[in-house]
Amino acid sequence: MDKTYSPADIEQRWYAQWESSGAFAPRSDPSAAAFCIMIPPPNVTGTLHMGHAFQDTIMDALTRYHRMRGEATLWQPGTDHAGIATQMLVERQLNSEGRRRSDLSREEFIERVWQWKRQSGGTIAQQLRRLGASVDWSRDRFTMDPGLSAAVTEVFVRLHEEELIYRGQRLVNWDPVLRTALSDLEVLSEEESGWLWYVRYPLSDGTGSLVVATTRPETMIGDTAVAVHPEDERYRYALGKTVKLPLTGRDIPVIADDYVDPAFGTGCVKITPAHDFNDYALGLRHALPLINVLTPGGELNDAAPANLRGLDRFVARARIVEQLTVAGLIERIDAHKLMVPRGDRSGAVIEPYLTDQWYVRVAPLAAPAIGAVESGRIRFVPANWDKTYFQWMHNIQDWCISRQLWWGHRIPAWYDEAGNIFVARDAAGAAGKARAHHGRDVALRQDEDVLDTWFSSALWPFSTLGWPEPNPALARFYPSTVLVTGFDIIFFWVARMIMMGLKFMGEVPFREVYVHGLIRDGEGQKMSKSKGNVIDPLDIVDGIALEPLLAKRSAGLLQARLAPGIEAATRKQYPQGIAAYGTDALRFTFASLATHSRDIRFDMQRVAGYRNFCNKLWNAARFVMMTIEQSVALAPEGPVEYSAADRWIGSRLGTVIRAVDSAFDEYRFDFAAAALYDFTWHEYCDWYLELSKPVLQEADVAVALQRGARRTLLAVLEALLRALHPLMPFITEEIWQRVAPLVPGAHTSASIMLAPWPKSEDFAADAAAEREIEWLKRVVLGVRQIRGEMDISPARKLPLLLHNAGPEDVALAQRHQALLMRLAGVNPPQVVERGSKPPPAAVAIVGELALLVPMAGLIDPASELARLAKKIGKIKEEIGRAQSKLGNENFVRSAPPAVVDQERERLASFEQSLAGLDRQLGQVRALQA
RNA sequence: AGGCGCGUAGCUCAGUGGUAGAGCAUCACCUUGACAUGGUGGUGGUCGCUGGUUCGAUCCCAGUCGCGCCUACCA
Repeated sequence: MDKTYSPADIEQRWYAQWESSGAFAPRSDPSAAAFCIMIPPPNVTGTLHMGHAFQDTIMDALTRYHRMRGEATLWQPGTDHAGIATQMLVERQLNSEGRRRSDLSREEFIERVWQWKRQSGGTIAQQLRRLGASVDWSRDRFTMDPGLSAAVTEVFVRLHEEELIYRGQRLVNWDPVLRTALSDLEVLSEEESGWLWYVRYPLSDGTGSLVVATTRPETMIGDTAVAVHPEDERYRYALGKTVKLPLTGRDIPVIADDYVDPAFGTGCVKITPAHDFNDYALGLRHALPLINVLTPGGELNDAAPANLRGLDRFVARARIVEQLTVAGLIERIDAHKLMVPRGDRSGAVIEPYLTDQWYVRVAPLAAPAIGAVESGRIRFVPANWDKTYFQWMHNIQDWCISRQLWWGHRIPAWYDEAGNIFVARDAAGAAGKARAHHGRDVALRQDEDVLDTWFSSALWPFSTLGWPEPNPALARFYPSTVLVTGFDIIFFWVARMIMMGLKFMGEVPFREVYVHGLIRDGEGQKMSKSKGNVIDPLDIVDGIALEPLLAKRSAGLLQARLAPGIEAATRKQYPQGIAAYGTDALRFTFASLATHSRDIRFDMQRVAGYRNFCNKLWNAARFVMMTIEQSVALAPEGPVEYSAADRWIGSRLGTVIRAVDSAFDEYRFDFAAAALYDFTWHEYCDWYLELSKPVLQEADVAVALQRGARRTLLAVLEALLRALHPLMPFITEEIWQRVAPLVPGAHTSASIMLAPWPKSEDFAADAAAEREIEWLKRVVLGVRQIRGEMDISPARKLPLLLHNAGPEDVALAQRHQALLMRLAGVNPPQVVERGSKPPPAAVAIVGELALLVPMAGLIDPASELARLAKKIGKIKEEIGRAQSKLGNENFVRSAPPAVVDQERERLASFEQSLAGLDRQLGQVRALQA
């Protein structure tokens, strides 16, 4: 093995081997439990970002864990057609060629998108492979595959038959740039600075005027009433009258409605039912006419006076304010903060707009979906997310599913000349329905619109498994075991999958929803192109020099003026670029960051730390391999004896395996990572390897003990590799291939990923061995502490006296003399007879035992005095606290006896230490005097 | 307006009704035979603040300050 761990050399090889061996497909054993995760399908033409890498690491760890436990695991891969995002991207490509979408026919444009999909669609799959994702590629799916498209049609038709899908004319969120309707979820409102204009509307009868306050003067062309609160005395006189709408001269009524807040503005509201959701509702109550004043592109239409027609709504706004000012109708203009709705893709200001759209009637679907979570058939982890889910589900609105786009699933509805609608699975079916309706064949045209991308995503848990055709995979893997997702798409996706799954499969789509946090940068900022803080996960794996990193971050910036700032920040944060840390280090980092909190700050230094961890593991394995070779030559197989250290490390490993099991159970990947890290580094490497060295490297040790150490070194390493494998698949495979053949019975599978998950029962708990090694560690640490604090060279062998030693101490010191000498760097320890007076010495206390390092020629009495004083001070504090606690009658009476006993023991142990330290203090003082 | 979350070591974060932890950073010593991507030892915390419950609160409860997110929304 090479001296230094270099991930690039080992990570490339293994994935191809795993994939070609078919190891990712679920095992066929019918008695194996099914375990299934559906990947949240990324955008087919997208690239992997940190969020994906994080999420995929978690899913892969779960999948590998359950696979090793013998379950039939399916991690279902696939991609999403991402309607709006993909269409926009291809349109932008066209624009850069000086063409527009309208220059192409619909068929040509769609072909162009498919081309782009073929060209870039494999990127994310390749990136997933680099991460080690053990998805079953043979089942790869795309939301616009024929099968999945058939599922979409089937669901649409069935929901329509049940009148859970309907077509209706109402106000929708309209994106004037993309010229399509959007669902409520695709609209993001943010507070922006604007103005509140106070506009005077003269009463038609000339007796005065009303002043309305508005943030949108341009829509006044479409006003069909002015509303006041029914109790508002100020305007009672005006009820029943009409006002003359400025600029148009139309007379519109003054009406009363509770909706109006008399305290806001003037208490008079202009009502524009065609361009405001509240006004629309009010208009329905009062049977007001709707006047649409906008074109689909957001310009004023023919309803506007000639001099305003064709102007963009914001240009028109300025023009109208100008005209009103000239006419003396602007009373006042106040600065005003308001929430501005914008399209999540285009960023355009969204207009409430009156159109015909398709809707899903959600309430009947939501009720059972709420019940599924209430009854515990679906469990959120962490549990609190169910509150978010409930809140949304209880207030859910009908879902607008039609989009005026070309890229997506075409809506399976056909119209005849008269506008009758025929929904069917295909054109022939529609023709048949039309024939039945008319008694003859009629010409039909299909609806031009496509469905919201999330409509097909909602079917993902069963459409990927071949629904509506019954088949074994569907029966075996639906419902899936767990959904791993971010909280940002609970409404978009999770809720809708639950509704559709219950509706069409009669069963929840997954048993648990593990909601992970969102990866942010080191400052807690969301990673985004425009902030220039995006990190490509593969740049952490492969490394990237500063210049290419700068180029990457400034390329394709929509706002070029941000580039200098981004460059400066990047230079500062990554002056050397990013080192190549490898996939395993990145994955382990993600696991360790997977706490149950909402925001996760990504920290590159942490990756470096886990790269070091990989190196540690690598070198530990290297040591084991080298040692074994030498040792086998010296001591061939034969009778075996296990030392306390051997039994101790096995016992510890058993505990760690249990900890990792429960961590996976609770989706606490941070706990799993921490337990494995701590065991590997601080128990196996720091202690066990060191404890094994004297046994294996020194000549006068019993051969049977050498065999025991050898076997233990190997067995623990081999099991540890298996335990680490779900988090770090590559390095564990690489090492395991060398180690497992040396462990009897271990190398029964071709790959570690198919090897069984380590069982804690195979590593027996051994309390006696743990106590014994604990004693040894404390003695070694005591001596090391003296050495460290007294600044004694590690090379210097120290004399060690054992004072006040009990029989147990003496026996242990005897038995572990070689280990003590090696690990603590001491000469053979000498027991000081009880009652006899030891020489002046630096001291460390282990129970009643005092470890003495004679000071003569080694230690300056003054510094030992200072050291003792400090330790005594600390212990006295503890004693004081314990005494006052035990002196409190209420504590002794009310606290559980175990707690009281424990406190007594603590006090006794402190007092023991204090006695030992005090004795030495006296000695050293005497020496000084 | 409603809902949710966060505040613990210099930084990033775990955690528990009874001894406050990790990683990184930092300081000192050490190139000893797996590993300097390392070893050994140390420094560092009134657990945001105020009350309450309790024998005992960093943890539970109430309030308060600060920060963040989500949903809805008054033109």
